[in-house]
Amino acid sequence: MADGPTINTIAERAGVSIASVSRVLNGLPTRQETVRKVMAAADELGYVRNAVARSLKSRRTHQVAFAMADVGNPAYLAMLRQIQPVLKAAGYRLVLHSTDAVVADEIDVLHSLGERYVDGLIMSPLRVTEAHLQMLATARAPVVIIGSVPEGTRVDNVRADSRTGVRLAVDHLYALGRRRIAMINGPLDTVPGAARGAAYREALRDLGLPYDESLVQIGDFYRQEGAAAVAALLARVPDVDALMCANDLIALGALDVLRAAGKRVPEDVAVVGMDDTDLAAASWPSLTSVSLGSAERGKAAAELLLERLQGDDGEPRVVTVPPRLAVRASTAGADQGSADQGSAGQGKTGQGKTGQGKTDQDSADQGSADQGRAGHGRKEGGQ
Amino acid sequence: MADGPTINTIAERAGVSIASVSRVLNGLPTRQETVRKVMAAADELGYVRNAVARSLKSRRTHQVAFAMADVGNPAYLAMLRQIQPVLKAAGYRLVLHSTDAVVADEIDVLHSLGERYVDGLIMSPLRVTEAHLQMLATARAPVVIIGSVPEGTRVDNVRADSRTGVRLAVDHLYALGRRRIAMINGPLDTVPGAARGAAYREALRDLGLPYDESLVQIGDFYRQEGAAAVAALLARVPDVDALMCANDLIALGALDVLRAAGKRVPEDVAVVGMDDTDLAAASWPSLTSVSLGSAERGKAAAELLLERLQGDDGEPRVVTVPPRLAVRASTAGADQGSADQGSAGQGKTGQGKTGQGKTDQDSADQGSADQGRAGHGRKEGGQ
DNA sequence: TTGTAAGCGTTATCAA
DNA sequence: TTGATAACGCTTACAA
Repeated sequence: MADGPTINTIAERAGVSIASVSRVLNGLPTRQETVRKVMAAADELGYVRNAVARSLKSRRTHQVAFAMADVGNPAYLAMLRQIQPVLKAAGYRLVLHSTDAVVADEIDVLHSLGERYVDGLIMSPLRVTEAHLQMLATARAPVVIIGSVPEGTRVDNVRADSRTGVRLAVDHLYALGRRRIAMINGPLDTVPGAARGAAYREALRDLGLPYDESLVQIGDFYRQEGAAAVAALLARVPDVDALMCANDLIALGALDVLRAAGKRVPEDVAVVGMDDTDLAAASWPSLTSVSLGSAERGKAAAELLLERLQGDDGEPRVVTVPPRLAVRASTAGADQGSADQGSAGQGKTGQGKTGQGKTDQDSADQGSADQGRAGHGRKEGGQ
Repeated sequence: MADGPTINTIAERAGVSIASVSRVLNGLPTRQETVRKVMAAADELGYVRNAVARSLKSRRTHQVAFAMADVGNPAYLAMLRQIQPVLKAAGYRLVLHSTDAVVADEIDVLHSLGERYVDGLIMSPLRVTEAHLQMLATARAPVVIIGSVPEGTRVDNVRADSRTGVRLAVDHLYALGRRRIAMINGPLDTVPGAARGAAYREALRDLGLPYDESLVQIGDFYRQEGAAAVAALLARVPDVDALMCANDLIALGALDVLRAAGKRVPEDVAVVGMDDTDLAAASWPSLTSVSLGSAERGKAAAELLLERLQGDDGEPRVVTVPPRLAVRASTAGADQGSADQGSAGQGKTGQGKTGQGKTDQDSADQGSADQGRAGHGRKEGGQ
């Protein structure tokens, strides 16, 4: 941890000026002999360029921030998974912020752009407030927003299309012959809650199905609450034959309750979740789920930002990532296994999981597994 | 994106020297009138301190790096989840590196410490090579290693105890009356594979059970491979009554195969996984799993590092986090539901999800309910 | 080809 | 209480 050498140290050691050292280090034309001396000195001293000083001079940090609402949320993690390698490949470091979905925190991050510790920012806000818009307008570095922003906002943004997503699911259920399709939603005063609720209504209308209030049950976006909501619904409408759940957790809760109630899935009741998290493939029966393309959105956002960092200052762009339906056992019936059986959306999955795709979770958890292929046995567990 | 104002801009505007501006900004004793003028100017111009310049001067970046092997791995994510808030609370930013378990990349990160873009580093290497040890010895900033390092290595480290973990599981199965306990492991040339295999053997011995090679099946740490391994085992030993799986994915594969084979879980065969990932709680039947305390390890590592950053330069410390058995339906039998039914370790759930968790993504999964037990890793103090 | 010197935006010392 | 001024470690005119 000794104080590292600087170009001054090297210059002295090599008997040249700091300018020469800098030139050598940057590969600028220099006499061979000088190059040799400098390199030798640098090697011996274990010299490493100070990134902070370089940044101060160059006004570039080679860092990009990603502000996610919640480090614990699989959807954001899916974004992170894609963003990280893209940035890394372009020579950028990733600074991670977790705003806990608190608006003030998000504003803070936007404000801190003025500190110039990053060259740009990718942010995925829960909802976009007036304060957000103001900060965005005066942001001191390029920003890409993952999520929708009001028409006319001058900022790059990458959005999902949950309306189409819900429609894919409802159409799928309809195609399977289901006619009493219930909606288990989260609170309507949330952005997704509202959007999904409306999309459900719309999808039914377009299919010529009546909108039946008794088929709509509001709970919250968690497993317990989802279960409770489904229990309530079941008590009210025993002959419901399909559940459109506003996210995967709700759907898992639904599976719990249906099982307890002796209903077969999908024979008696088909179930669809949303977000297509790892949990969907892991559950049993495996869960048909609508992917809103978190991974793709993350990748697109990173790419947009990189273009900005490379100097593109054209008009703000909007990228919309299409949803995709991952059909699994909870609606398909046939193969009760776990693998995806196809997808309604655009063919190709795009990025999907990373690795060479062992199992569907893939890298999901090499768990500790990973810890070390090839490892020769250094002991793991302590003591 | 206009070039932000600097203290020079402010000084001019306020009609004072940059020194005065700096003083005001840092709350050093200054005449009221001057303070007023400076603040006014700063406000009007929307001044924000330049973090890079401050870092250059102060030799502190207020950034800490976390080098994880794989952004996609739940075990590392659990660490990240704990590390992030601890650092944030202490005023540090988090720089994320994903090394893809490539040794060269890890060495690189260690080397880059010389660039001084962070004040410290938390690293969770797959395995610790000679190269690691050398870099660690000359690291230019404090480092905390998550994982075991060779005896005598002068570096803080936080380790899991998979040996005790396996034992908890085997003991549990034994207590349930199971006597034909099979081990479904990953490759033995991996650190965890070797450790878990040995621990299994040892646990049996201590219980007075014979070590029966036909009860051991090696596959890989993924669902498909786990399923294949279990199928092979089942063909060989039809009356096996318990499966100790080396991770959760393998265990999920086991559930698939058992179901297909018409075996009831846990009545006919009890199943235990390892790592206690989100998937364990989501599966059906929910999976009893051994947590190796990823979350706690992350937290402990962050805390250790913070102490170093605050100047503690005592002897290197080793913290060992105890494993914990999360008992669920795949062994408990009683409640087939999804909730944890208890745990060998500490009670209470601790942090859990943040925010009001509305939206969609939101906290997609609390699934991991337990992720954040209070975790008291006992410190063992510097050897 | 090389060295001197002027910044990059702060903080901190030292006189005044 | 304040203002010059010298660093921090590097890059880059500009001279030599």
